[in-house]
Amino acid sequence: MIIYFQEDFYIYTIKEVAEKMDVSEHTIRFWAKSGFFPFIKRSQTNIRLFDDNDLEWVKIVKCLRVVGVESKAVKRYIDLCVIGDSTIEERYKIITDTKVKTQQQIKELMEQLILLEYKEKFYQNIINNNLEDTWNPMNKLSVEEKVVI
Amino acid sequence: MIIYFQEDFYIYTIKEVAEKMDVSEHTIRFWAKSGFFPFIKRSQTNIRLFDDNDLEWVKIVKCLRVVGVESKAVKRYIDLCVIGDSTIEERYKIITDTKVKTQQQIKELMEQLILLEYKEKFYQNIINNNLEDTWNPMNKLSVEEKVVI
DNA sequence: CAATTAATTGAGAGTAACTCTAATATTTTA
DNA sequence: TAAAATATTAGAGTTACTCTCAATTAATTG
Repeated sequence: MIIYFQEDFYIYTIKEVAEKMDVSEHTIRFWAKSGFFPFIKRSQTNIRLFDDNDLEWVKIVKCLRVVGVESKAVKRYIDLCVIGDSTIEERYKIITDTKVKTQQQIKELMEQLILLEYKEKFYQNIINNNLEDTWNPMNKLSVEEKVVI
Repeated sequence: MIIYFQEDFYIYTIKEVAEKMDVSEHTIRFWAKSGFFPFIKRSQTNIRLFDDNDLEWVKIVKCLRVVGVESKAVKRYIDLCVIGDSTIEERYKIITDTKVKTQQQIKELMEQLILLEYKEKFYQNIINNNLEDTWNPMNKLSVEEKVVI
């Protein structure tokens, strides 16, 4: 959609937003329906008109969702933004809490990555040296007869 | 549940597994129902008996799920393990693909972390210097009258 | 400029992966 | 041995999409 304003003002269709932000159109609409973009304008024919400012909002919503903030909490954050300056402290807390949780997630992923790398080497070794998968309990003797309850 | 075997053989209840692996009992049962643990024994009274070997399987399932491998793919991996040595190559590919995706996820989270840190500083600045939230479009003039379609 | 073709819309069904509840059975503890 | 804690399954509920569909609306093209 081509629309002209003063110099540096563009309007994006939902498709363009989806491409630009790497989020599906469905998800953008779902987020819009969830009240995450209370500021988006519509054309007279009801079509959503995203401007560069709106993209910043899509960006922060995407950020919060990607790091696992649940929808209700995202909505809360958006609502606080709409209310304005009196809510800065609560928004600050949301952001710092989210930051800490994101750091923990990164740590968790890095730990799981270590296990994946161990497994990778383990399989590599089997493939390269034509070995048996000794770790797999399926290759071990059944322990059934040992069980005593 | 206390059960004796030879020296180094212990049995864990589902509760103990949940605590040890930091996964809810519900989730362990859900995974079991999904066929992720085809090797777990049961007592005569139908109670699941996890041994140390089983914990290793819970560990790899947890790993795959945490990094976002979907259930169907986890099941596939487990099935390949059960089939045995002939499936090493496919398992190797699953692990390396998952490793790459995990690295990408870590990168993505680190990028989002930068935005969160920017926001944190932004709010900090407002709080410390008693400023207005100039970024918030709610504080800007309405652009409504500028829109031309 | 009419007619395809492409994009947008909302409603609502479908899906994944839990998460929780409830009724019942089993185990542990006092 | 009675009460409290834990285990079991089935199945309902939840979250956050994801997809389909029919109806509009917009863009392209002969």
